[in-house]
Amino acid sequence: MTTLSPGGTAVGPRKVRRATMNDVARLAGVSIKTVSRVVNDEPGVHPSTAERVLAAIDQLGFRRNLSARNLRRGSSTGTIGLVLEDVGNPFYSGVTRAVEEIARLRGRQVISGSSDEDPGRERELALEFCSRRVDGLLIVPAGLQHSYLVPEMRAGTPVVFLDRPAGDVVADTVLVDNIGGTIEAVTHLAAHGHHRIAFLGDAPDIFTANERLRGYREGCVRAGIGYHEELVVMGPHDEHTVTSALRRLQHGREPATALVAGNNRITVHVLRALAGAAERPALVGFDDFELADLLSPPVTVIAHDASALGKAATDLLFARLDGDNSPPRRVVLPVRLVPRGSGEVRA
Amino acid sequence: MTTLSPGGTAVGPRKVRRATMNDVARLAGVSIKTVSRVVNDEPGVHPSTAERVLAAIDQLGFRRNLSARNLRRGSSTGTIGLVLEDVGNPFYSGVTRAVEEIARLRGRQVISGSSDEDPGRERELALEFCSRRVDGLLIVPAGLQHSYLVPEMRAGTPVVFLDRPAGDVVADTVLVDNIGGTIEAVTHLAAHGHHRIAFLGDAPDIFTANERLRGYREGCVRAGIGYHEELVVMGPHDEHTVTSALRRLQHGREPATALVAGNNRITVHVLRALAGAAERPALVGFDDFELADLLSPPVTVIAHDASALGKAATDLLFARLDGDNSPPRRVVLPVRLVPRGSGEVRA
DNA sequence: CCGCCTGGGGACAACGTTGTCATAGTGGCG
DNA sequence: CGCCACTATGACAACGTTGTCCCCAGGCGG
Repeated sequence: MTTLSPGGTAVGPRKVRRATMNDVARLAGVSIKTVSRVVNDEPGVHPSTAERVLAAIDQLGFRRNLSARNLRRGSSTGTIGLVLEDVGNPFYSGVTRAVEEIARLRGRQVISGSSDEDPGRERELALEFCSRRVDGLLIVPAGLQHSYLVPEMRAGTPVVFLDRPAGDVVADTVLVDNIGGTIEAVTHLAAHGHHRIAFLGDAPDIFTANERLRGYREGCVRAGIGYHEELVVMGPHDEHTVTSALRRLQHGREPATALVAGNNRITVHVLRALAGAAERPALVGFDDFELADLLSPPVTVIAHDASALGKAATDLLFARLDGDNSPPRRVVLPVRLVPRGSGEVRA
Repeated sequence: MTTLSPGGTAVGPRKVRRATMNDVARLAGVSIKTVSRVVNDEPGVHPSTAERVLAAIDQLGFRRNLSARNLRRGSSTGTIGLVLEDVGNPFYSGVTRAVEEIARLRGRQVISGSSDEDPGRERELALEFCSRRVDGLLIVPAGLQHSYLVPEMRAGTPVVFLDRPAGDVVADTVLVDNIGGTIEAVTHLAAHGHHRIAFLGDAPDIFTANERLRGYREGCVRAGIGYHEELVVMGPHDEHTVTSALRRLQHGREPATALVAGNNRITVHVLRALAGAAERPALVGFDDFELADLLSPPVTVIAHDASALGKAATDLLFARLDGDNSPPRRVVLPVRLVPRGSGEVRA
């Protein structure tokens, strides 16, 4: 790491008090209310007066204090709170982007935070956002207890849950079709002749992981290949656990010839574990990911759209802000199987 | 998309005025100041009084209004503004994550927005954040004009530029070693016998694109293979432009046998264009990306660390908030060549 | 018994803005 | 010339909180 001293227009170290409307008013020789009128484009200000005011604003570098404004107006703070699992995860950053996009169209800023799957952290973030009087809250729930939000919701802050439902509160929720997706994955593999299909899922206390497990089971039953517990490996996964799970699944008495991976992270771990392996089981991953089509073989996935998820949730939120009082809705977004090769291997 | 009506504990539609300290005080039979003392853990409140107050807070679902608090206190709003190019881009979401991490340790929330490489949008976002009186600003500059920030900086809002320097303001800046990285890429390819090495870069008005071009040029000169303008293709790129550029480069009189891609997006476009091609030029990409090691051949890259970038910038920002008055610094983070296969093809 | 100190608590102003209402000037019209 | 309508502007309170200062009761030493 190198440190250089740059050249150019420097900003003096002298720290100046920030100008207020009062300062502007004094400089322009008008009352503070007139400044307010100019700043807010209210009518009834003589053009020449407005010009003087604008000049003063420019000279002082005045910028109106939104804290004060929000306090006085009491209504909207122009912010949306977004609590997700991890902004660094491409899936959630896609969601974030979509949320930001729509918020922008509606003149709102997004404040976001990562819960890291920790219910306490989620709560802390959500309540912090409420203290900031966000206009609405979008939450990817980490736990199952959300009654702490009831006072906020009663006070008029709309809340939409994303990707997973809340535990003990009824509110708008946007999900993807986890069960349908995994059923389709299993059906697809079975149609290619596999009857020993394994499932690697995330920790079963995570809603989506559990749903996908249910879909897997249902898929097995429908395909007539039966549900075999020894083919399921749940739990928080890292590269190591996935590798050893795979070894076990592939080398038992009746080895698995196909695999369903429960989310994008697990899929990547599987790919890494299988890299260079002589015999590769057929694979379908839940969640699409970039470059899946460029791997060899290309990875077949159950795809769903992060930005669609973000958009649906944000639309729902703004509908509430626009006064929609209808009962809470649960929206389930479709998924689709994208066959690319890795899932079309014949048993 | 399916819509269902869920079951569970519903929150009545009755919208209640949000409780204030005044309401709490009335209910607890104390003065508002005492409530304030309890909420802020100030000493001098009898335990039994505090208990009554806490009960009232709980009953009313009171949550203190941070707008009012910030207004009154005048000091910190507990927020950091982050302006980047696109939260949806994995590189920037890595940066965001690192920023959030450190901000959290220092008790700050992050407000972020995407400029989409539009200077006007960047300015709008940054000034909006200033109106919200963020404690500091982290900016991935979109343009070259940042004098609009001078009043804010004078007023004491520290600003750190990320990934690219500001145009006309001297401020803390964190960059990566773009020039050194591309020099290394070219050197690496030349060492494997290539002397027709092409460069596909982003639009040349983007600082990093221009720097990397300079590095490429310097690398060519140092390697003794000379700089040939016809081997350089700059400009905003999509899959189509990359494909046709590649066709031209590979089928001229003296075809390029190796390629440097100017950023992660371009690298992906190149990979897609080359997918299934009979003869593949050697390739080194700037920016690392997930799964680069699992492609065939694995992609050699100039790697640098998004989270290190975010961390360095945020550390710098907090140093300023802690009172560091030293002259603005420019930090250049190292990059490293990660050989994986695609760049080690012999000419 | 008096003065002083201390712990607990309250009154009030102020932060920077905006909503409400009042007021001074101006020009038109009967 | 007086009245009205209208335009341009200002005075003032209020938003919800916290900092400053003040007060009261009770305990304790002299």
